[in-house]
Amino acid sequence: MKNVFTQKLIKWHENQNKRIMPWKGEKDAYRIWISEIILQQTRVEQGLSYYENFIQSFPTLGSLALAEDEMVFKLWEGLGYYSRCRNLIHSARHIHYNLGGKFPEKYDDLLQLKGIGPYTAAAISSFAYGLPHAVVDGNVFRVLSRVRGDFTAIDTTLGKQHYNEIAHCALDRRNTGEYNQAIMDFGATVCKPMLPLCTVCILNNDCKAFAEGWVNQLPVKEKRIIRKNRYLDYFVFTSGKTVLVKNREHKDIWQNLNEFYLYETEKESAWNAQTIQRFLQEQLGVEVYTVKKISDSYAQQLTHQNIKGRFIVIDLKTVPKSLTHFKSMAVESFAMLAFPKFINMFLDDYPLFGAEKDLDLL
DNA sequence: AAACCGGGGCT
DNA sequence: AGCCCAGGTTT
Repeated sequence: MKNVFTQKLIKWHENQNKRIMPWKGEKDAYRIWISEIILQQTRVEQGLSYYENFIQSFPTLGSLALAEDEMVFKLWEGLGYYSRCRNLIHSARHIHYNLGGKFPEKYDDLLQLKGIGPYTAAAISSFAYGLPHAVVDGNVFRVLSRVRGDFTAIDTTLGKQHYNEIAHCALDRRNTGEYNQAIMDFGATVCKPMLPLCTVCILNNDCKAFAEGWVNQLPVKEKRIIRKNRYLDYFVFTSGKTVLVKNREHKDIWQNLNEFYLYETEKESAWNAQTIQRFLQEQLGVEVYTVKKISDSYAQQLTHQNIKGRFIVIDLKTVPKSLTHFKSMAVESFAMLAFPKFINMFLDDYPLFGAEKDLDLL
């Protein structure tokens, strides 16, 4: 007989949990994998449409393994944490070409795949194969720390190990997938971070934090985030109906997404006809050009960075040698590329190729 | 162990 | 403005 905590969670899941999600009860490891990667550090409501689009475009592991990188990134566009997408492509191809297309089943084998850590390995092995591994995500940390009145920090190596052991003890080994579903749904809908529903909680008589009034202090985190300011100005070089675009290959935010010519500075730049001319001549060797647009300042807040900058649209007669490493993208193919939100904010305001749309309106 | 990696929603 | 989200990788 399992403890009261586990019993009540399972019962709650059967009788009261009304959360419906397309991957619930799914047994196809590939689909579970896609859903779990999409949901890493991502709310269910935000990831839902991405999951639907992804499964529709790539119904099987093989179809994903054979897809072009850019198409996969386009489907991931706007979801953030783009290394997830890179790793997804890498692991799909690895399974397809090196593992005979057969998805690994054991926890340790799943852990070997890029992009799969302890949480995702536990999720796949329990949901798809019923193996006895407890998921420990943000929900589980919160539920366990509150019920136990446990002030062990959740963002330290020791703390993670601590809650992992507790989660494993609480696991219903006969029903691992359902138990894992139950505790995460419970954390997401009842034992919520901000305004938890303690008065109607089935565990409020078993909850140490509720009894002691500690609920809003738990779970404990030690680290806090520090944001740094970055000033990114983009020169959007056009030439007729083409745009100069390149892929962000270096290790930084938005790796593998596309961008224009980037000019990053320590402080906010003041651009005018004169500073633009000097920059284009001295840095890029551009003599003949037309300034089409100097945009307003755009801002975006990331978890660890504050981004700010402008977009300067320049039409060129010819492409100088300094820009030959850029791809000249035609109108038709431009929409196939994935851009960071910061750039899409500008493109939404100032469609570079909006002429077609304007014609439709006439 | 600490730093890094997005974007969105809630309070 | 601060916190959190079905975390993981790199340094």
